[in-house]
Amino acid sequence: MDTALFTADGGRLVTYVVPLTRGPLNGKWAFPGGLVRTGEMLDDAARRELYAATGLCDAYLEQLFTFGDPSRDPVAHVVSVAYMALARERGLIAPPSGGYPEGRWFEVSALPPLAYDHGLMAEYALKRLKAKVEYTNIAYALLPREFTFAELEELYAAILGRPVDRRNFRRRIMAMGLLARQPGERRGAHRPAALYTFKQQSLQTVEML
Amino acid sequence: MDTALFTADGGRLVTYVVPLTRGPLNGKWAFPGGLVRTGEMLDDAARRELYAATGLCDAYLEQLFTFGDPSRDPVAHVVSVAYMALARERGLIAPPSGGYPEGRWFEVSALPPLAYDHGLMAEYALKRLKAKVEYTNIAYALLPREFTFAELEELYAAILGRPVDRRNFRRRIMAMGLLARQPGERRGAHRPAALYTFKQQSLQTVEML
DNA sequence: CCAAAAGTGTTGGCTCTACACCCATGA
DNA sequence: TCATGGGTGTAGAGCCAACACTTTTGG
Repeated sequence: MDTALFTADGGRLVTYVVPLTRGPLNGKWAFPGGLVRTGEMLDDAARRELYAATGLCDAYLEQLFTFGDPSRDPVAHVVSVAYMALARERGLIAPPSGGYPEGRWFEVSALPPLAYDHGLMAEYALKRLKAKVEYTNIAYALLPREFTFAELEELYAAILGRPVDRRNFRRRIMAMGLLARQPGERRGAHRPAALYTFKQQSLQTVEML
Repeated sequence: MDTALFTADGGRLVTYVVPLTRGPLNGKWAFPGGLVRTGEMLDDAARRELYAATGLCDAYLEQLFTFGDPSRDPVAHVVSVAYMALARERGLIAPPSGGYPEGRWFEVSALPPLAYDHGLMAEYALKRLKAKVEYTNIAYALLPREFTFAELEELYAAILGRPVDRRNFRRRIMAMGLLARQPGERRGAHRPAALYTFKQQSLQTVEML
């Protein structure tokens, strides 16, 4: 059970990895993970381990794929269920005591080599995220409650790995009807930007017939 | 490790289930499955169990989802990796000796209640199949090597659960460029039909930008 | 010649993409 | 007033859905 955690950070998509502290792969980066306990739901195990590794307790979680190549772990034949987790804030990461080492955020386009088959997991997670961002409101789990259109657009560009036309993007997102205008505006050095929020703070799929 | 096996049968989509022969769920229908051996790839285990249950050895296999609810099996906490398998021929099913009971094919729209969470698995598999049939050549694994356009169309209608416009369907499929005309024709009681085959006999994804 | 399935085009509406300028603000 | 990022509209192309008749064969 391993979890690829993502969040948005100033228009970049970043993922959280921790250094392994024992075994033959000591020192390599890997996604945080652990073992499922008997009688425990898989999702609960993922949530528990994510909390242990990061202190996060309300992240979005989704099962990705189960990796079972006997050679994936040099020590033993461990089958691993991979999860994708999405969090709102890059800060606030603090393992609540317990043996978890502190990890690091990397931009997904600049990931270091990962231990086991975690590189594959990262690819898989990104593929899933890319797909889902097109027809669901899944971005709600990556952004703070309130955000500007520009922030949303930057996030989409980072996830899709390509620039996005601002006007077409706005039209499409609006057509999906997922956003609600939020009172107030974000004021910076220039023209203030309107604030939006996702109407639903849980996964919602848009029918496209 | 459980496998939902499908095939096409005269324009219907059918799935194979076996009766459980022991335990508290004795007599209920379930997808064939078994345990992964230490040191075995998950896919290999699925292939092996599918062979043991049906005698099939060249089916298309794809991992679907991992079910880990501790209450899914009344006897013990068993985590199960669900697979979808697609086969070409409804006939030829014969467990090669070994304790496997004989199973039955059911049309997917008329499945009996299944044991464990296999009903969920069936739903999941169908969802995946529906999606993939739209942008891949995955139907190659369900049809005989040669088939008529009408057969392909019937299969699509069965998978999608809705009728399909013949002309639009032909246009779209042709546009994907997956088919090759096959010499000869299928002669029946009426006008003979041209034969086609999938150019690639392995999964191929069509880019749609 | 009749019944049954195979095969084939066109049109209108809709959607998508490409593209450039004005606006509001703070410094 | 200028620099910066926020916000907006339109036209042309391509795509998709809806729709019905002709062809070929066997009986």
